[in-house]
Amino acid sequence: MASIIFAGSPQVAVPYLRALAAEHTIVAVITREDSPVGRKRELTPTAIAVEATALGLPVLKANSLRGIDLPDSELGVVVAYGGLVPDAMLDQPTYGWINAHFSMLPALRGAAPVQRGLWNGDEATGISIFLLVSELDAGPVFHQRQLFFEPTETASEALARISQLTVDDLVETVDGILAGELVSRDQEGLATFAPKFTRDEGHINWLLPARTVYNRIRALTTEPGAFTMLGDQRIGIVEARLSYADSGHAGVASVKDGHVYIGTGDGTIELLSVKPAGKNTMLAIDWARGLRGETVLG
RNA sequence: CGCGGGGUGGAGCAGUUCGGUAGCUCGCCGGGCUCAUAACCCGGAGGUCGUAGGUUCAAAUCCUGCCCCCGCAA
Repeated sequence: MASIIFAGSPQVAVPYLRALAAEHTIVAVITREDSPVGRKRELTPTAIAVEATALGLPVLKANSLRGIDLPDSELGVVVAYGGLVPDAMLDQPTYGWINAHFSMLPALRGAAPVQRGLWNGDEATGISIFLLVSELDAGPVFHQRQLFFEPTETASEALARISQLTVDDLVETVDGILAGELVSRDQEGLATFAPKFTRDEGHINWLLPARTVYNRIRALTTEPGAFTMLGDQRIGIVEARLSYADSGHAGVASVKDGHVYIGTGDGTIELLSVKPAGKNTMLAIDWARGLRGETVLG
């Protein structure tokens, strides 16, 4: 039983909070402020805010910790909070702050390591639990474990799976640190970076090899989503997969035996479901039924 | 009042500019062909064209209000 401050925001952080709360005293849960979501701009609390409230934990909603008064604690734990811990607060908890990051640091430092790993076509990512220092994701590492990607999983699926899979990694690391048994080691090797995707990076280039296109679609799913253009209409790619079927030229859609194929620079992608602008998500084959003439995507 | 697309038989669309009671690709039901089929042929059911009202001899098509869905931007 130790006093812990937990900082996190999205769904992926929830399993960790739940596990830590079961064994320790969470003296404060810090999460981002409610933010407007969707066209209706409804103020929506973060997944962590919802969970913390359900657990009866004290919640502190803040987009920046600067100037915030935090209770005394033995350890600070950050999982996808969405904000930096100011230098002045780094040594406020007795053992400092640790962060669970989904990559084998120093590779893929930044906000979107899983997404960038898939985008790059990496076979594996991992989890690194390290001590927060002033430089982003650069602190000494307490615990690291490699995790392989499933060959067809999307970024959203990988995030959910990895977070479930590594709850014990965090709990045990926390226990090790509190017991004074764990020693951290400086990061070694060349650092690479994994910034969040921009909207525009979701625009699929059909001239690339099918394998690359597929990796990128997976990386972009569900957020911010892959898309292509049909004339001036934006077509969201909800689900797709690699195909061994033959198809036409890059970017040309064709229908064969109830399947919708799109040619790429090398190979074929099968579209499973799409979301045309202004429409609801639909099966690709339904979408294709309404098409007239040759369909060239760009 | 941030910009924009859309609501037509079970699905996806066309038709709306120049009003004259509905079409395409599928699905479904029945029959046929076939060793067989998701293939092919024949036949059939199924639509208050989001909703309320207006204009008109006549409205899915024109006018007005309202509801719902969605994309972009934040």
